[in-house]
Amino acid sequence: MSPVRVLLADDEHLIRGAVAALLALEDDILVVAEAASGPEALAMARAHRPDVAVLDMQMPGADGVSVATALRAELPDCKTMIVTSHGRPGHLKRALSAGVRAFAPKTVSAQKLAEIIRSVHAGGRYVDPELAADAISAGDSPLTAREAEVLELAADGAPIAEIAERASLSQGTVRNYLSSAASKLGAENRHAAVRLARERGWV
Amino acid sequence: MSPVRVLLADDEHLIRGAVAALLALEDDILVVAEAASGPEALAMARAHRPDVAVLDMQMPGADGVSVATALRAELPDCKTMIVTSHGRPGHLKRALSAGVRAFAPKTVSAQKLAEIIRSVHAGGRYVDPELAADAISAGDSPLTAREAEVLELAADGAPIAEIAERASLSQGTVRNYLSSAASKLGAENRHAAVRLARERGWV
DNA sequence: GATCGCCGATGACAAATGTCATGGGCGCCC
DNA sequence: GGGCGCCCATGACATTTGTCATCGGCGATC
Repeated sequence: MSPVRVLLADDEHLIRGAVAALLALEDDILVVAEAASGPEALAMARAHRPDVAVLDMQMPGADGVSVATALRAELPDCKTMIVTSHGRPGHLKRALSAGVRAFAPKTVSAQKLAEIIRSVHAGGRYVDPELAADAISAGDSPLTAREAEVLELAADGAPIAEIAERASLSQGTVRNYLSSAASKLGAENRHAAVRLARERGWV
Repeated sequence: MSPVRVLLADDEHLIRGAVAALLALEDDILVVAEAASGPEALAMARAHRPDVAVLDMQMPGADGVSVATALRAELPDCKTMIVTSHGRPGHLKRALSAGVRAFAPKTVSAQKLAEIIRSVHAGGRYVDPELAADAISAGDSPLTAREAEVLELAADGAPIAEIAERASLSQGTVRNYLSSAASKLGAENRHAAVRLARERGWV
């Protein structure tokens, strides 16, 4: 039986190299390409057409979910999975709706990772139990599309005027959206709201 | 010549295991203990008395710098080094003043990491060039002690009233400190100031 | 001993923000 | 067709926040 051809994408060279080395010990898994950024991951995937793409969540250029979305369109046969340091519930949802087949935190062992890769290659799915529990308890985002969008623009502490300009909305509208978002999240002001939404992965 | 005895502390099992495996290939380096949290790192260090402790910056319980500080007091012969994902300039400074001998991002290769470990063991020091440049260009924190303290309390978006209460200060005083901090940082408001201070590692 | 900077406070004022009511337009679904 | 929810806007209002001047106390430093 031919080995599973794997693409490894992670911006942390130490980790990428180390994981590659560990996976090399498994004789049914073959790391055919490595990448250190989102765009590079896409390029390597096009060039090497791996069976499974193991993507880090946070990478320069494009995050894991974006890459997964692009891969799904370009290389439907390539199965994607996400490995991440900080597993926020919303990320899991976004990933799953992007067609990602597995989602695991970096606290898993290499042994487990190898198992997951095999399982994904065989058509299976995997979600870390703890992250799944978090996602379920966190529930769905109560925010409407614009509320989330405006909240995101407010993320860096910008004043309303700037947010309004960047969103091409009137200042009053922006304040209404932020107010409604903060109230839905139970936050005292938009900044606390941003923090809460971030924690739950809704932005 | 006896091998360098190393303690590896990182909460991400995947990374810790993988790095341990790679270091095991170097015949002059011996990983004698692993830990997944700050307190555990301390306990393992006491038990195994390693030559070099390789610490992750962000760990549950206590961060790398705290552990390094404690180790310096308890086991002066044990040299410490920090490996981190996100190298903020302030972290580097804090680490160096805590007596840490080396500071590197996780983007280094395992080969390089092994070199650094050897160098540290031999009494040398190492600081990633890019991080060093960042630290120098970021300069020293212009904030006074109280300014930084109040800014930290403002970090989660709490209203002034709550900050004042938690800091046992009057609201007016809190506003003065925040105003002065924001002005020093060139921020439009305290929330943006918090973000900037975080980026520079000053909080 | 004078000066300087940090700490803490107060008061006043201006600007930014949060809140609410209200309106019209749009698409969806019963 | 009539409701319903979302989108976008406006205006008014209260509250919060930012800014500034000013004050006193304290420790360091020249």
